[in-house]
Amino acid sequence: MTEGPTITTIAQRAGLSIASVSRVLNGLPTREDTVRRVMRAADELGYVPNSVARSLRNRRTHQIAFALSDIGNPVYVAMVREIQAVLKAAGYRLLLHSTEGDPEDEVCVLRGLRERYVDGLIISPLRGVGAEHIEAVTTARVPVVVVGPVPEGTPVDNVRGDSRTGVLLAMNHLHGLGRRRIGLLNGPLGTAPGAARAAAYREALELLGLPYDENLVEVGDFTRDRGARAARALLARAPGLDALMCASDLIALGALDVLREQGRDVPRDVAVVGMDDTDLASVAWPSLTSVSLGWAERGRAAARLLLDRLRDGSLPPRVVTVEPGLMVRCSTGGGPATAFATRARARVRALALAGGDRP
Amino acid sequence: MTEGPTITTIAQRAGLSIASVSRVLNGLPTREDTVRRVMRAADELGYVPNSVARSLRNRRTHQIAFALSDIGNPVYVAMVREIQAVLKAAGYRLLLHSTEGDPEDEVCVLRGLRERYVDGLIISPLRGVGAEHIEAVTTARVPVVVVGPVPEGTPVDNVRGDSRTGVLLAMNHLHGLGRRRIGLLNGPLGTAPGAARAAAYREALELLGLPYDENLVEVGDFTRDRGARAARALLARAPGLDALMCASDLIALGALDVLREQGRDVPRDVAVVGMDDTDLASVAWPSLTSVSLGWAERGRAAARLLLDRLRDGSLPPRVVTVEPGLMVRCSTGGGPATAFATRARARVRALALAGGDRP
DNA sequence: TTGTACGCGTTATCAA
DNA sequence: TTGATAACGCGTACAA
Repeated sequence: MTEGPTITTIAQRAGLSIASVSRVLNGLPTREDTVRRVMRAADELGYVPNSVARSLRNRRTHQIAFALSDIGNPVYVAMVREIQAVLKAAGYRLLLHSTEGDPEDEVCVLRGLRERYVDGLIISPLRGVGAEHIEAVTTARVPVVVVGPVPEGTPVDNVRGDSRTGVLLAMNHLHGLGRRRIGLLNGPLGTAPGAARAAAYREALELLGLPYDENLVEVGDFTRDRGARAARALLARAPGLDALMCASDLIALGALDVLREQGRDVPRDVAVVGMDDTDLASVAWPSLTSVSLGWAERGRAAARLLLDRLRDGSLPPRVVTVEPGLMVRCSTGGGPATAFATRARARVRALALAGGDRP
Repeated sequence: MTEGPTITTIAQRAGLSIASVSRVLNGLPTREDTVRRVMRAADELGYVPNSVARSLRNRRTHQIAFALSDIGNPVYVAMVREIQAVLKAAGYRLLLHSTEGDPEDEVCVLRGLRERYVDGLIISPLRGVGAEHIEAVTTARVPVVVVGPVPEGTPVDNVRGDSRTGVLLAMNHLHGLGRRRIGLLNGPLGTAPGAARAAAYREALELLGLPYDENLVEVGDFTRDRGARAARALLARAPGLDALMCASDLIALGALDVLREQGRDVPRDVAVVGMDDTDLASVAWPSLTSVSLGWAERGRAAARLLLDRLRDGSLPPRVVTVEPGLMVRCSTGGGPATAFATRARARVRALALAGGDRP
C-alpha cells in the first residue's frame, strides 16, 4: 500500500530528467550509461507504470468490454473464453458486462462507452440489435462489434451465425432417418433467433416435400422449464410425431425430460435435435444431437474484427458469417462413441437441397 | 468519433470557469442560475465525463478484476454471475482474467495490479494459494480477496468452502443408504481440493466405522475424461463397490458414462455422488446427487468482502466460510421431482457424527 | 543526447 | 458563489 514510485521519483534518484526516464522506459534511443542508471533506479524502487495516467495521455486503455445478455447461458461461456484468449494475446484486458437481457441496460452500456474506459466493445444482445440500439451503436465513440443479427445495411462490424442453414442441416438429418412428422419447439417469435428458426423450419419442410402443420409447432421460451411445458403441450396435441426440432439445447433438455416421463424412447419413438451445441448436449442422456452455431468461433471472429479495426479505424464494416455444423449424438441414433460432426459435408448437402447459399 | 467535449468546452460555451462546471457536475452547492447554464451547455454538447482522467485524479477506477483458473469450468460461471451482480450494484465494473490454471500467470496478474487499473482483485486459484502467490498477494497495492484455501495465518480477506464437511455429508448420506463399499474418485493430491477431499474421505470412513481400503481409491484429474478412465480402473480393481464418491461433478459424469457402458444400474448397483453441484449435475442422467460447495454464495461473499475493504482499508482481514450442502438427486435414489437440498439439517447430523465443527 | 515545459481531463484548494 | 491554479503521472515537441 506504499504510495508507489513514479517517473519523477526515478528521475530524482538517477539524477536525470523525467524525459530521459520516460525515453528509457519506452525504449527510445538513449545513451548506454543513462539507460543503466534509469533501469537501476527503477529496479531499486520497484517502479511500475501507472496505466491510468498512460491511458489519459495515449487515449488507449487496452481494455475491451464484452456485453452479453446472461452469464448463466452456456453459449456465452464458450464465447467469453475465446474472446479472452484472443484479446489477451494482443495485450488487451477483458471487461464483462452482463445485461440480463434488458435492452435498456444494453443501451446503457453502449452509452457508457463514451466514458472512454475501454477501447472497444463486443456486444451480443439476445434479441438482436433493435431500433433502440442502433443509434447508440453507430454513434459510439469507440469501435463496436455486434455478434448476432443487425438490421440490413447497418454500418457496423458484425459476426453472425446462420441458424437457417443450421435448421436445414438438422431437418435434413431427421428426414434422412426416415422421420416425417417433425415438430418444432421454438423460442419467442419476437426474438431474432426465434423468428429465424421458425422461418427456416417452414422452408425446410417445403424443401423436403413435407406439409406444414401448425399443430406441430409450439412456441415457448429458450429455457428448460418452458421447453418441457411446450413439449408436453405439443405431444398432447400431436401424439404421432416422430421427431422434435428444438430451438435450443435447453428446450431440448426439457423435451427429453417429458419424453422420458411419458415413457417414449429416444431416439426410437421420437428423435430430438437441439441447437447451440453447448456442453449440456454431451452431458444429457441420451446425449443430444445438436446444431453447432459456432459460438466459440464467433467469439474469436468478433475479437479479431475488433482488433483489426483498432489498428485501422478506416476499414469498411465487415460481416463474418460462421458456418453451422451438426453434432450427431444419441438422441437421433448416433452413439456417444460414434458422435461425429458433419460440417462441410452435411452443409453441402443441405445447401444443394436448399438450392443455394443465402444466409 | 468526434473528439468529445470536455469541461473546458462547456466552460467556454457557458461563459464560466472549469471550476464552476466541475462543481455543478459533481452536485456541489452552486447558484441556481449557474447550474442551469452549465447543464444546458453540457446537454447541447452531449458531454460525457472522461472516466480515465477522473481515475487519475481520484485514484479510483471503479473496476475490479476477477482472476479465475478456467472460464470453461462451470463452477466459475456461478461465481462470475454473482460477483458481477454485487459489483454492478455498487457501481463497479468487472474485469476478467482467465489464467488457465497457470500459477505463473496468476502471479503475473497479481503483479499487474500495481499498474492501478483496478481498485481490487478477487482471485480463485485452482491449486490454492501457494508460496509463489503469497508474497504477491500481501504486497499488492490494492485489496485482494482470495477464494479458496490460503496458508494458515496469511493476512488476507478469504472466502473458503468446506469440502471436508461436504464429503462427510455425502459419505453419511451414502452410509445411510446402506452402502458400505464406497470408492473415492479423486483429483490430484497436489491440489488443495484434492488433498482435502482425500483426508475427509478417510476421516468419514473412520467416523462411520468403515475400514480404509486403498484399493477403493483412484486418483485422476478433475475432468470428465480422466474421471472415466479412473472409474474404469477402480471398477476393474474393486468390482464389488456399491458407491462412488467423486471429487467433482465432471469426474462423476465420467463415472456415470463408464457405469452405463458396463451395464451397472445407478443407483441400484452403484450410487454416485459428485461435488460442486454445477448445472451439469441436474442435466445428467440419472441426475447427479452432488455436494454443493456454495460457489455462487462464495462469489457474493468475496465481492462483499472486497467492497467493505474498499470502504475501509483498515479492517482486519476476515475469513468467511461457506457452508456446504447436499443436493440429493437420482444417482443416489432421490427422484428428479423429489430432489431436495439438505443443508442445515444434514450438516448438523454430519457434524454430530464428526464430533464438532472444525472446518 | 538531455532537459524544459506543456497537455491529456479531472478534482480540489485557496483567494477573491 | 466563483475563478485561477495546482496537482494526478505520463509522453513528447522543442530547445539547449
